[in-house]
Amino acid sequence: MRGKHKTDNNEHKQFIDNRSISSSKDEGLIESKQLQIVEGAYKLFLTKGFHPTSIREIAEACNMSMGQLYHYISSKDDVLYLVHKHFHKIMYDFLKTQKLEEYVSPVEKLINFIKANLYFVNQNKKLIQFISTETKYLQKDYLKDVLAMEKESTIGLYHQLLVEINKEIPIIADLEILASILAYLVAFLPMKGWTVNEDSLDDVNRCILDLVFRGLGQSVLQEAEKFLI
Amino acid sequence: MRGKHKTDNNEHKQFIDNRSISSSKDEGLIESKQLQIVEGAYKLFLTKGFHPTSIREIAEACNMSMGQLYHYISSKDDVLYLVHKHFHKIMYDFLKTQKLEEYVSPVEKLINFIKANLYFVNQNKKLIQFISTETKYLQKDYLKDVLAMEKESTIGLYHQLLVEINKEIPIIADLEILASILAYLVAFLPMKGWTVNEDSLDDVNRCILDLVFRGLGQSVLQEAEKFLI
Amino acid sequence: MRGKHKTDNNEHKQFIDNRSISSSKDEGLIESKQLQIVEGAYKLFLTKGFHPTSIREIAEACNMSMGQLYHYISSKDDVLYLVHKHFHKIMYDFLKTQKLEEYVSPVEKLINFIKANLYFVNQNKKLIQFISTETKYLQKDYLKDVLAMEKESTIGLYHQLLVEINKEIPIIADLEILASILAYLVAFLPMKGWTVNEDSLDDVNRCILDLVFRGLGQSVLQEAEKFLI
Amino acid sequence: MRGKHKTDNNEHKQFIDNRSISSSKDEGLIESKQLQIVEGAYKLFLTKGFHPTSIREIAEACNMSMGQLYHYISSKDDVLYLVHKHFHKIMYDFLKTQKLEEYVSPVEKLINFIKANLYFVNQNKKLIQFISTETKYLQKDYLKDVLAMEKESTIGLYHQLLVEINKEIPIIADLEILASILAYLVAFLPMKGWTVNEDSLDDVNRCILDLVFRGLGQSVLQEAEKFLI
DNA sequence: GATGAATGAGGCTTCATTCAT
DNA sequence: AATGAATGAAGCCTCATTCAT
Repeated sequence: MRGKHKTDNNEHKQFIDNRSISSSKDEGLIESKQLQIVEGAYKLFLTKGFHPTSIREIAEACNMSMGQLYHYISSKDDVLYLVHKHFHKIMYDFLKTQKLEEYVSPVEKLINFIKANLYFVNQNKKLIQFISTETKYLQKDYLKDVLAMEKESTIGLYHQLLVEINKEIPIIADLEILASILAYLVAFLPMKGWTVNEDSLDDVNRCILDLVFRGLGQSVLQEAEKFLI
Repeated sequence: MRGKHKTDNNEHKQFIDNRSISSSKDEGLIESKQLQIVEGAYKLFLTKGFHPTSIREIAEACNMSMGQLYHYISSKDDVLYLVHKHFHKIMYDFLKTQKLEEYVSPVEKLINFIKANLYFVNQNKKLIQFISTETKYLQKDYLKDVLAMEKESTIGLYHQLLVEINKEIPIIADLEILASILAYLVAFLPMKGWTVNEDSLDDVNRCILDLVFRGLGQSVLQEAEKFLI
Repeated sequence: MRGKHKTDNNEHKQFIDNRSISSSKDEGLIESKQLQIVEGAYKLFLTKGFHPTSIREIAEACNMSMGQLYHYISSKDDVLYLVHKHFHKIMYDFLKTQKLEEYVSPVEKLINFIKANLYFVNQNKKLIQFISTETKYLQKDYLKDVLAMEKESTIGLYHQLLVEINKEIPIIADLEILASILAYLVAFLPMKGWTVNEDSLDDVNRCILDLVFRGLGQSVLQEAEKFLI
Repeated sequence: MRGKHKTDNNEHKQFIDNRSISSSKDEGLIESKQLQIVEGAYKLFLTKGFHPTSIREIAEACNMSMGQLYHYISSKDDVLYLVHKHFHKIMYDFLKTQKLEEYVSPVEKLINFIKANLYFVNQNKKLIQFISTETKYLQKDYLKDVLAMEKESTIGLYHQLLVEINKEIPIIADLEILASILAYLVAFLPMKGWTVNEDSLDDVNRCILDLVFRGLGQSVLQEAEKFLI
């Protein structure tokens, strides 16, 4: 009834169009208001979680009236989607700007990429935890969309790097699966960190890096040892 | 406000006492009724998640009246706790009965332990996913309790095995952290499974095993290669 | 989800079961509470109409909390249905008790039946008007149910009487259609009453009676003239 | 509160002036825009009813912005009024153009008039039903206006014809009441048609015609029988 | 004159929990 | 000990209408 989830047939748009969520017509306004919503909502989500956060609280947090809020979303589920989308964007943007071109060795690139990812993940523990735990509450269409987004961004970057390494040093593994696993592994601390001493953040990161680079095989490790401090 | 969270001062009891949750006095009855609750509730939780499941649905699912239900729990949160406790128990029980004594080599023990764990995890995808994503909604005291339980059971088993290996082949890593990471890694598929082809379950498991055993270092790998098919 | 509209397969129950509307288990209680709801709601409906009456007003009018109200209905639509059902019951009960057995001539029976119906209709103008104008807002299943009810009660009684007459004096018309038309005609005043002077109620009734009995044909009229004052 | 209900004191204008509804000054524009509104709105009303149709839907359906819409009406109620007015106009226009002058006998005129009315009514079932059921939601002043309109148009035409007949063949009845009843009777099918087999439209019409012409008395019937097929 | 974003009260419904029976 | 009816606050969402641009 409320035209959401209409996936755009326009082949240049691969993801769900924000305009299908909002009843507004001004696309620029939609974008800016939805950002305002995300910024208001995600802080609440991080502390309380999705379900315990009420739509009224969200409206307050982003300084909107209920009516205005619903002008730019069509249901509470949309907020969850918008937060996911935003998260994947900022994480992707962060990882993308890591100037990996500076490094010649693809292994060195991967090392620094993982380090960057670990850094980001530890700077955004709560957000990572939120995303990991509430993704399942996305509606079907949104879920598909978000998973596709993830695969094309973060996981995609891992995959590229693995492919690059594989050209020089063969990695005996399915690179797509490996990319997914690496992206998952890196989120260990926000997800399970509580079982680990808070102080040992560096130890954990080291442990993950070691596991990964040893795990990629003897030849990769030899190369990697040059760069692992 | 309500009588929950009374941590038992009895130093021999390390976990929260069920009797502090129930207003009943017959401990056997409490146990059996709470099991009934868990069995009714967890199926709902797996499909709908914790918050979207209502206490009334739970009562129906476990064939209890509201009154009876509240006789054995003191709030909905208790159900979440009971399900967690139950999960850790069955997972621990499963892993415990893996007859690892049969194997002489500690590395072989670990291999088979991880395989068993992967098997369990894949047999209980939804449950694993539920536990991983809703743990954060446990109340503080319950959370502490559950994390302690986890550390003493699954993670504990990993730790023991690593210690055993370490006696023979030194592992350069904090074994506690490593144990946590391994336990986390094994849950990859249920958590991220959707991004991976259903058929490639074996590929994924293989990938994880390889990553781990290469990751434990050259010496462990050499030993492991004898047993990895 | 909320099991309403489950038409009972039990062949003795032809109409929608009240228990499918309520989440209560005590059938006697359901009946009495639903009556309480109908009595609270219908007065509001008569003055304000269905949509302008809020569910909160209904709860107040029948001295129930919101929660209690929804224990005995599952949506506002149910109230509309209950009011319809109640209306058809009381109208049927009234018409049924008209002791038409006293009259020998079937034509006289019809005369007195119509008179009774006109009387009832004029005593319950607002109610008749409400029912006639809001029936269309019944949900599909409820609509079917209510129309069936009507056909079996009021219209059914008209039909029986026409059949009885027809045995003695042939009526050249489809008796089912005629029965429907008569039932409709009788509601003229509540429906259009506003266009007609209040005082002329008797004139209108006379006019309708005349129209009908002349309308049934010369032979019926001759018989009828004996009884029409 | 808002500028509606200003009844015009100008004694030559008997109906509510459209300009009192609109804030525009160009009367031609008002007329054309209000027609646009009526045409957009009435389709929605026919399917959903008055209250369930939102003013936003109306704006969309008639391709107007909210602002423009409210330029030509001053509240949602106005739309209901405009639709009523429009309905009475088109029905009156249709009936007026029935070239009854062709017939010499006033009884034949009435026969053909009723047939035309039945035809119109069956062509516009949903509209008739809508008007009949939602008139009660007109605001007081509008209601008075609409009822006066009806009396002067459709009912008026019936009345004229009855008077004409009455000159030749006395009808023993209050002709005003009779006119109202006839106009009401003719709407039987849209209002109660659902209780009657869909196919039997012709039977129903026949039944109504018979009822009416027999109902007007023996002498009228004799005359009528010449023309009733 | 025209737009459509903004308002915020109020719509219907559900909920965890209690307590009279 | 057991029942399930009762509570009423709070849930999400929509609405007719206004007014800054």
